Amino acid sequence: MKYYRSFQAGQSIIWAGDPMEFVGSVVNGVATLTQTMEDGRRQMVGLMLPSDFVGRPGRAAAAFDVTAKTDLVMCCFRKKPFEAMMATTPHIAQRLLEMTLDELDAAREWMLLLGRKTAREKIASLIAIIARRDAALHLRAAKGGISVDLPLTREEMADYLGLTLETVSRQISALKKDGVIILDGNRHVSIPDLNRLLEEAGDDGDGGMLA
Amino acid sequence: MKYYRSFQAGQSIIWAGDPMEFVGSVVNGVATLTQTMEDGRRQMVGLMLPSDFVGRPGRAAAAFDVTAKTDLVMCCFRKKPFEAMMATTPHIAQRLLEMTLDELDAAREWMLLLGRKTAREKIASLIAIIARRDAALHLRAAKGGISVDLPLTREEMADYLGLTLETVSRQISALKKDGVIILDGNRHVSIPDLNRLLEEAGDDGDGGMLA
DNA sequence: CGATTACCTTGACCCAGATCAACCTTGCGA
DNA sequence: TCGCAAGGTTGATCTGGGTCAAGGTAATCG
Repeated sequence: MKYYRSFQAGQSIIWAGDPMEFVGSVVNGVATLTQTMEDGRRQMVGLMLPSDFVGRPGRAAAAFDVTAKTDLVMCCFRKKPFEAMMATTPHIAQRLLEMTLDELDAAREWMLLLGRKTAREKIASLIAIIARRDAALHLRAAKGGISVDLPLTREEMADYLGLTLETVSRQISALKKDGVIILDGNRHVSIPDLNRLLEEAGDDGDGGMLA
Repeated sequence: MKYYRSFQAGQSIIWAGDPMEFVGSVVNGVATLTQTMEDGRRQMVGLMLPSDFVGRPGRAAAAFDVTAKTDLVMCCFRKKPFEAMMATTPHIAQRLLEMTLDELDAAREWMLLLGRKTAREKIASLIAIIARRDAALHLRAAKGGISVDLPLTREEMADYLGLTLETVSRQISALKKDGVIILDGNRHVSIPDLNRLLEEAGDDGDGGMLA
């Protein structure tokens, strides 16, 4: 019934428009959903971390490009049998609905970020989002200084945030200079004061920011 | 079981954080979901037209402000009984899942618009989105010139698109000057050539753009 | 009918972030 | 161990859209 698939970092999982033959959830690693315009402008529209569901029951073709950003393991179901199972097992549809509603809320937070936040706020928000997802996954309590591994390059962060990679780099440097974050290499970030970071992110208190 | 509620144009339906006591779908009129930052920056995150579902089964408090933008009629269910019905009637959860997945796709198109499109493309996209939704509703075939009533003020369009109202006004004037649209009053738009408009919108061909 | 109010347009100027360009750092494979 | 490629930083300059400001238009109400 279910089976596992592995992908290498950088490998495309499916292209927009391709027929989808499976659905599944991320077990390990990071995948992204992106849209591309004909002239090459790109926007990330989904960041899939372990436990996220990928695919769209009831649709024949993929709407977005899906790419593994790290080595990735997915737990997959062939789409047809999965749809049949959904029809006969109400619990599955209900669970999937719950997950989809959470994802929709997250997308709406993301829309606020894209439409109204400054570059600095966008970077702070992204780090906060990854930190929160990370914490939820590892159940590691947020005591003292939190530390996070960024699963994305500067360019991928730019695609997430609707910025250019140069602006991402500059704003990360600025947050570091101001002591909001501490860098250890390019990918590893420590957060001495989470409230300070959330303030920089422009989130009132905390908000939803579920994914 | 179900009952109808009416709201006047401009009336708030629910504020973010308030307890939700009902869910329902729009029968007539237009409602919006918006998010507001403490300093007043606002981003629309949902535009609800007739047939759209409003509310979140399985969540106690509203995540966003919901406002009637025109006189509005909704078909409502008290939330608790609706949730019970969902648990016992699989078909409902499945239908709601389908609608939520469509909304998520639409949100992802919207993210591309917010993150990567120019002001002119944003305006053209918005007009195209409303025209498509309109056409789907009225089943009026898109022959020759299409015409659309904008249910939003310039300011509300700005909140939709992540722009200021001045930029919205300027870009509408520019599209008019270039013959892409024809204005009849402030709210009524004729589209002489839909393909031209879609080109201006930066949509490759047509895309999803479901809501 | 004139006045108020809500909405819209247009102009002048400014600035956050894009663009263009040079260079640095790190890791890997021959 | 050298060379190259991928990723990252930083500087200089430009520009699309924001901001500030001044009217214009049209519906509504004494």
